[in-house]
Amino acid sequence: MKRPTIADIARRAGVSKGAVSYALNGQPGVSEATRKRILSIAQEIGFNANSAARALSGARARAVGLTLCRPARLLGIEPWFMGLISGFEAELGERSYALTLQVVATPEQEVEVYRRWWGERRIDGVIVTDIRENDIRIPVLQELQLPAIVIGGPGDTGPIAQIWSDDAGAITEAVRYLVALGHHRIARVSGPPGLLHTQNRTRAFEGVCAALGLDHSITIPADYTGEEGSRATRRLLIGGDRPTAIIYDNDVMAVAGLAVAQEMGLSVPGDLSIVAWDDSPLCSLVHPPLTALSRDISAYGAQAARELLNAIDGTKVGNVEAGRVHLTPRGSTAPPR
Amino acid sequence: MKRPTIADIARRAGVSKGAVSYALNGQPGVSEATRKRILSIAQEIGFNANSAARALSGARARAVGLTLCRPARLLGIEPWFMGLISGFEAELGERSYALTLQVVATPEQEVEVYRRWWGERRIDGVIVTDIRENDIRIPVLQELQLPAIVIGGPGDTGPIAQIWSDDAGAITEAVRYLVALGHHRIARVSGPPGLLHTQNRTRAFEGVCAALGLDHSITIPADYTGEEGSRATRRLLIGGDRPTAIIYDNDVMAVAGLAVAQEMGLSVPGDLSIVAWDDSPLCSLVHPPLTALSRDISAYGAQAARELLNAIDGTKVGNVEAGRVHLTPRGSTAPPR
DNA sequence: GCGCATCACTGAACCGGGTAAGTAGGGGAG
DNA sequence: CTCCCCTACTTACCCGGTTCAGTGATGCGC
Repeated sequence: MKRPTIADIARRAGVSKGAVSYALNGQPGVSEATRKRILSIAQEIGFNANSAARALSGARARAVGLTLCRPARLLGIEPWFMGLISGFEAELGERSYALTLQVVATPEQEVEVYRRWWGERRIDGVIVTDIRENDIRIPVLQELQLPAIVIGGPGDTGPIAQIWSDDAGAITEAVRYLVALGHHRIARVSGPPGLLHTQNRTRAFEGVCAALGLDHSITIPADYTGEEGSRATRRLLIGGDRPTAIIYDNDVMAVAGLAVAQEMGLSVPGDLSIVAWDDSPLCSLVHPPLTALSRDISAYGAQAARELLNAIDGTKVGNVEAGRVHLTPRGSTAPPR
Repeated sequence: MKRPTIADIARRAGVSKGAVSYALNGQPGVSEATRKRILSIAQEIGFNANSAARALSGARARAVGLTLCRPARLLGIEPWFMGLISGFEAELGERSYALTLQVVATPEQEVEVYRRWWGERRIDGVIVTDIRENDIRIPVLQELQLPAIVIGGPGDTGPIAQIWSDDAGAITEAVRYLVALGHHRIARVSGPPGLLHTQNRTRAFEGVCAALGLDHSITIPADYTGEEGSRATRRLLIGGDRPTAIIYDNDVMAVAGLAVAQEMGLSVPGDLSIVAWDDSPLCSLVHPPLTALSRDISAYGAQAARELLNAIDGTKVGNVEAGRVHLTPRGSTAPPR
């Protein structure tokens, strides 16, 4: 089956290719009557502009890229990325931009992928997640002049805009809530220490604990996987003065922590309260359902996509704070016995 | 920063564009010495072929499309899709094909997306998941002559190749295992009844139950979400002769079912045994860990991508059965009390 | 020494849309 | 009536690879 081209439309409308191009793109240079005629012919024969031809003649590729750099077994279970992706799609789909995905193993590979995409003119911009301190991707993006938006921060990303949520405020709220319930020994199981937002959270956690005079507070670094979450939890629970509450940096580790507590015969929330960062269906699925720090991940993604499209259009984009994080109390938190 | 083109290479090598193209693509028409010289220049200046130009001149777009038609909140939590995507990527990345993703709400939108992608020449083929009986996407793909591979089946998809796993064998194994443990009243909570593989599983489940003389077996349809999984489980557990074992069509519903049982004061596996279809970290994360029907989802995805690339290359692709499903016994199954 | 095949390469057309530059025709001002 | 300007187009070339039809040089057989 032959794909219709603007030449087909031009022939049927009795005008030149150029006129059709102007008409379809809303450019001046054709009369309103001709524009309508051309548009209706395009509609009728089901015309879609060949994205390759369009990209070739200097216009946009109408696609943005996303690289995911996490082990496959974690990607699968963590609701975070899929939520983010749905958010991107909501915004991209509306402007008929495509999302190109690449799963990689290391940040070095991410850089390679960016270079390749850029060389191939395959994408107009990229969404950067899991930002690290002195992230090697930032200078490359600057060198290539590739429009980008960084998810996570705040931190130093030079001229590249960031979008972040108020992690410091959120963790402060969670700690205050636990203290109000009567907890004094609060621990935290964090994500990878190299990530910028882990560092921000750790700093805020230590700050609020110091401010409230909690001197048994401790952060154990983990990596977002269930295995590490279990290990960290065991380490915390077999210690002498074990915490009465644990805050986890993601839902997967929180669920793993819950299972460890149950396996050790501890009652949740009686003996141990649990707070999960990033609410997801997973948190309400388990028993007891987990108290969580909720935010609208999908909206977060949508906003990121919107900012990236602005950056691609050449609009100056500044750093933005996304929607608020709020505490959703459920059955996993209570006053300590 | 200017992107290098074959014209740049041609100038530096002192040959014509055509010669460069032949050299880079391994076509005959250039001497081995010239080819080496051209390749090393390409390497040196970091050349990547402009994908738009390549696609425009009749060659491949070197991208495949995937549409996901599930509500965002389910997409996020279900490990299945991400596992599949990692598998695709492993294969596509190797051949430097890109994966273009689109999240949609209805099968009608999927069809629209296929048509648009085809019109835009954006992709060379698509991966079709969640296949239904008389799926509306099949005739469209045939009409557009768009290479495709269907994941799931077996069922009627005309000339489009399918890749499936032996669901019937797996469910038979699970039922026999439960019967061997001493269970007689076995229930199943299924995925959406419209999906082809749900129907295959239901048929097989009923078959084996009839063969083993289990007349209390029942399948309750659900939709893969935790909410529906909970609802179905409650319905099963409050009935008069409640089942002693439940098989769930995905891990999310199984975890939700476990929570419901615990909430109702039933002990798992003492009062109720649970088997989850599709093993995932989720299953080992909860307490007790869930007995599951495991398969290598990532390998499944990789094979699907491989077959699709074959179809794109014009190789005749037949229906293939992917790697075996096997039962992984864990703490959620035991003889009934 | 001639004819012919083969090799290694060149030149130009082509894919399909975007766009700068050119042009016919009509209307209004002087 | 002429000049000029504006509108509504057309023409032609551009983007960067791919590919086909040449072309000159070389080798080979007889």
